[in-house]
Amino acid sequence: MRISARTQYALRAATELAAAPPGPVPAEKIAVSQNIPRRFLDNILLQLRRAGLIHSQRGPDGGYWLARPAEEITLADVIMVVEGSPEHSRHGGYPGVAGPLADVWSLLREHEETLLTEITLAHITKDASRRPPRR
Amino acid sequence: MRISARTQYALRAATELAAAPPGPVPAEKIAVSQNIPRRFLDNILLQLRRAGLIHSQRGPDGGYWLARPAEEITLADVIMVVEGSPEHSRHGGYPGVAGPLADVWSLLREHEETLLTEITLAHITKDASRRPPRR
DNA sequence: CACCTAACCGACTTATTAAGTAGGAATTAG
DNA sequence: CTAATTCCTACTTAATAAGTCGGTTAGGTG
Repeated sequence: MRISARTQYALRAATELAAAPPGPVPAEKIAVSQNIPRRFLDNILLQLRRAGLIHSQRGPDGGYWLARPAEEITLADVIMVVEGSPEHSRHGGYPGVAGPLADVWSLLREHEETLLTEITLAHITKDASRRPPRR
Repeated sequence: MRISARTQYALRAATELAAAPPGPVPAEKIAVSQNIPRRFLDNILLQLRRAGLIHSQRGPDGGYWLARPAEEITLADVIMVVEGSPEHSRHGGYPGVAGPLADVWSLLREHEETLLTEITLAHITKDASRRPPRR
């Protein structure tokens, strides 16, 4: 299970926003506290904003903040933005005896999706070691 | 959840061996029936052999066969060989509030490992839509 | 208005990994 | 000997990830 740096950065940045007191948080601050390359982060935040996940404000005392309460933003929400559409990878329909392998990928993908859709940014800032609701 | 072509090829090849009647199966046959680039497959089979997962025989009527019964080779066995050691990816210990994110990756990795360790080649050749034992 | 801060933007470069190829050498059956 | 088939290293190419650059635009403050 591979998770790109970009995805991790996005999640960490979002978490940072979720944990911050109300009001704009400048990218610079996030970059420093999460140790993320500044320019790269700009890039990512821009993408999150375009997707409507966060809002922004320019100028002095500007920055970013979550568009919705942290309880209503799931990890999957963030991931889908930065990784793009699932793009239905082609492990559907292997030849002959290998056919059933595809079912295994489905199972895995399904579980992953379920989990990431259940966990919100609020869960993370609170404490992710505590499991998410109803499993 | 990304699965490399190499990994998929390895699994499909192994499945092919599991499904074949006893005796050596030439690489060429696997390449054709699973539609895998021949040279690349050679490469992969070599790796599986070196890891002791399959045996081989050269010369006419040579080929490959499983080193152990299909019931005793899990998907994880095959995957670990071709993907190399897990290499403990560095999503351990994020700064500050993002720390708990690591727990999520752990959960996912754990589940994935569990599932892949439960499913054997025999399950695949039999029918993977039927779930593996005790979940 | 001047000036500073910080977001905005597309294109570009570099590093890493994946995917596949090449060219043979070594074995073994017949 | 010959043909089949594995064995082996190294190489090339394609794709993706990661990060950089050079600015532009908007907003607040004195």
